[in-house]
Amino acid sequence: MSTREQIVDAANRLFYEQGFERTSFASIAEAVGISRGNFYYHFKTKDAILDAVIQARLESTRQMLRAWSEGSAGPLDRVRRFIEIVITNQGDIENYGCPVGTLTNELAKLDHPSRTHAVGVFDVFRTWLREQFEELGRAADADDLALHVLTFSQGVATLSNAFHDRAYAQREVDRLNSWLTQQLATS
Amino acid sequence: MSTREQIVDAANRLFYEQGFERTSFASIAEAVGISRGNFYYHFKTKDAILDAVIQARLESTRQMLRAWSEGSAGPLDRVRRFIEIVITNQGDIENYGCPVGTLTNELAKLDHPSRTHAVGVFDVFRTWLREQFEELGRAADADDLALHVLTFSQGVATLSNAFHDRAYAQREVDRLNSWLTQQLATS
DNA sequence: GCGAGAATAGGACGAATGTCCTACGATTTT
DNA sequence: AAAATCGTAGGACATTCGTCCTATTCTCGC
Repeated sequence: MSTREQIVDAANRLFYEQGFERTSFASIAEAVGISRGNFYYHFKTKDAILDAVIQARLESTRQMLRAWSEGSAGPLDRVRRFIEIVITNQGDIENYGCPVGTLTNELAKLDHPSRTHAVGVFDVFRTWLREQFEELGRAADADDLALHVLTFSQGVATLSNAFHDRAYAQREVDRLNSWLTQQLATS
Repeated sequence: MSTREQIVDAANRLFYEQGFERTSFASIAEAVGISRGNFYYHFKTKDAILDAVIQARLESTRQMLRAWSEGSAGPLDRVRRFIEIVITNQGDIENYGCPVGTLTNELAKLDHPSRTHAVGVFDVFRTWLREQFEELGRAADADDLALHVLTFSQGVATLSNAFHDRAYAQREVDRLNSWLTQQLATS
């Protein structure tokens, strides 16, 4: 892995675990094991490394969802797999929240120009979910359903982070899965 | 209003709008119109002002909910009023997110000792909602229902902050209100 | 083997941070 | 009126921040 990739990886993790504002050039360089001067050679400003991290998240998210879409599962199972993320990543979510929601909110508070860039990750999930619902014959309200699933995931992530209550998260997953079954049965 | 109250007020607003980490002693003092030396006289450390802000939020939240409970509306209308908060405060939420969820998450990322203190505001809402559902005859799953309403509000707040889509927020409010009606009809 | 450019190291810079100290004016107490 | 406490001001402090510069090492085409 190239130095630049290592930097983006370390920054990605630190931005998630500590927040963008809190994470310094020095701490990223230390995590990678390089000097600040070397860091500066690859990224001139903190905003540049932020944009690189967002770009990496966009690409890894697209890749993950593409792999899901190319698997053998149908669209319903794909949506359920997305819903299950709050369980799959429960440990990180309890400690740091959702990587997408927490970054976009931090950038909103900072009034940072890259906020819209970060929201793009939400758009990737939203579009992918919408496509699944379209495949399920819900073209008319596919976007509405997609946003509802996203709403669920953000709410569960925030409260899991606050309460560290795994039984709660599982109940909410079960509830949304029931809702999903009911939605697709009565349509 | 005393200087101390003015400081807590200004810090409360700045922590919400800019985040705790980003907000400096100097910016709070400037917002109040006092010197840093005077600020230090009232609060020795940044953690002290944070705890004072959390305490103020706890008290104002308790006071608001007490006023709601003492009003003429029944428990169902009270819950609907809570649900409506994401519309009532839509402007601030679009700009800064939910004050409770965003602060608790920031403190989680900072691994800050006052995190549990901040989570207390969630507990106040949770307890109040649980009491409403108990009054509605749902003692068995009152806490589960309360957490579901909180999940909704956090999810809508996060996505409203990301997308600035008022029609979406209204659709989610309508959806949860329908869910609420159905819940209480079939019980 | 050499020279050019890429990569890395390490430190310097001003600005901002949280914290702390001392001094002055206001207010209250004796 | 004198004295003591409270409130406020303004600056000093070490540290850390993002940024930038220069010098050295590495790599690779010629």
